[in-house]
Amino acid sequence: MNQREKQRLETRRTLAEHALRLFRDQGYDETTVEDIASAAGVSPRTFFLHFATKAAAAFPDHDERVADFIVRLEEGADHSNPLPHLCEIMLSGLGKGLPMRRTRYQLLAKVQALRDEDSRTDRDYEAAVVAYLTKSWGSSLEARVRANAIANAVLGVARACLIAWGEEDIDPQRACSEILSRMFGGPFDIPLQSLQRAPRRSPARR
Amino acid sequence: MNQREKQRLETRRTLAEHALRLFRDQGYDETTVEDIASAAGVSPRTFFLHFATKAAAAFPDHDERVADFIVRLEEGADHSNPLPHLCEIMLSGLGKGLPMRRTRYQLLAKVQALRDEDSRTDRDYEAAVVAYLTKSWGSSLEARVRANAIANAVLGVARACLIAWGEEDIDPQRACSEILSRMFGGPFDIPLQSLQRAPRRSPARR
DNA sequence: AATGTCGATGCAGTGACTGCAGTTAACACT
DNA sequence: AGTGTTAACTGCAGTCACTGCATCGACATT
Repeated sequence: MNQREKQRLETRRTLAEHALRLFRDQGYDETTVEDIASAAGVSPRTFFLHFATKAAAAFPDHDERVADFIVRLEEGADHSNPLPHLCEIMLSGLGKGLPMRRTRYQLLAKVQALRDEDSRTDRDYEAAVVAYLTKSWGSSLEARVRANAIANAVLGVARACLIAWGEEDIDPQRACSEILSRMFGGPFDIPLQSLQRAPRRSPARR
Repeated sequence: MNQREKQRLETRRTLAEHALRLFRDQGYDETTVEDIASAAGVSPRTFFLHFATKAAAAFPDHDERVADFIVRLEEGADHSNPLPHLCEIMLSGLGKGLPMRRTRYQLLAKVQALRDEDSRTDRDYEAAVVAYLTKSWGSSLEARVRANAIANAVLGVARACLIAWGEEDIDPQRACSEILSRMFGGPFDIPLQSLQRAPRRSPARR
């Protein structure tokens, strides 16, 4: 890796780090781009060299995550029955979580501008899911509409579970798995099960 | 109704009308708030007296629609098995369409800022659906997470169908109905059916 | 008629974001 | 080593969405 490239990535990382910290500590609206830039020791103009919007700094790893998602989708694909694999990949994606990610989803519940950014990123996942599903179902009008609808539903469930994870002490993977299997598997009249995390190591906050 | 109230509603209506027209004809980004205001014959400052954001002018009837949705949800509610009624009300809502609404969804597919606004309005529907579902399921942690996830899924499907309706010649109600019944009814391996509108009166464009 | 209310307005200001021009330091090539 | 090129960064001026504040004037209330 280049010296230049390394420097660039470092600047980007630093910006994202300070952005998330400031959003969390003093609020999104109360944080200006100038605050973030000066905290990271660069000019405000430089911020926009790395992120298209102020909100985008809260999702710095978006592109990698989507690329990873696409690869994993294609790997074990079963195009005669694509939904189980889709759900599985979706769920395994939820698990990959640094503590930073939780902060993100906590903010997401509060800040509309971040939800906007999230819906922007969701479009990339949506496109990936639609591409995956149309490989199985063809690209007729019906198949495309259906694929789009399913993609929206699955991503909607995942988002809901992640935001809930930001606010409550649940296991997002387990919650999402339960809902998805009910939606695409069985009827909805089976009794509610616990969504609590299985092993509780540290005492719950709040 | 007051003279004042009448005037106020008239100004609001005019603003929304010109806003949508300008967004459609010359593009969202190419339309400034000043353009809209002067087209409606009022001051730019007045625009923000009626709409919180530039994008909100594209959804002027949002509050009424949500209120109507809530009322209809409560009317024939079956709290022992809430999902069929929810789907039914959702679907009947899709039908209520002036031609203006189609323009809106055509724009929605193109303009991110309008999708942002839409996701903002969706939160109100989401809250309504969650309130409805927790009446049946209780407000335990599990029930709330599940209700949120289901709400996101259902709204996601509806949105996908409406956007598809903006771009293609389909019947959004029929498409949405098919997906929802598959999601909450049966398995997904039954053959694709046509989503085309049943009666075609006017010749299709494009 | 006097008084209160509220929609509309003008003005000054903030902050996100852009286009452009310029600097500097790493890089590539010879 | 010397030289031209590239790209990260910077400063500046400008646009536009949006806000707070003070005011004006038509309408409503008594």
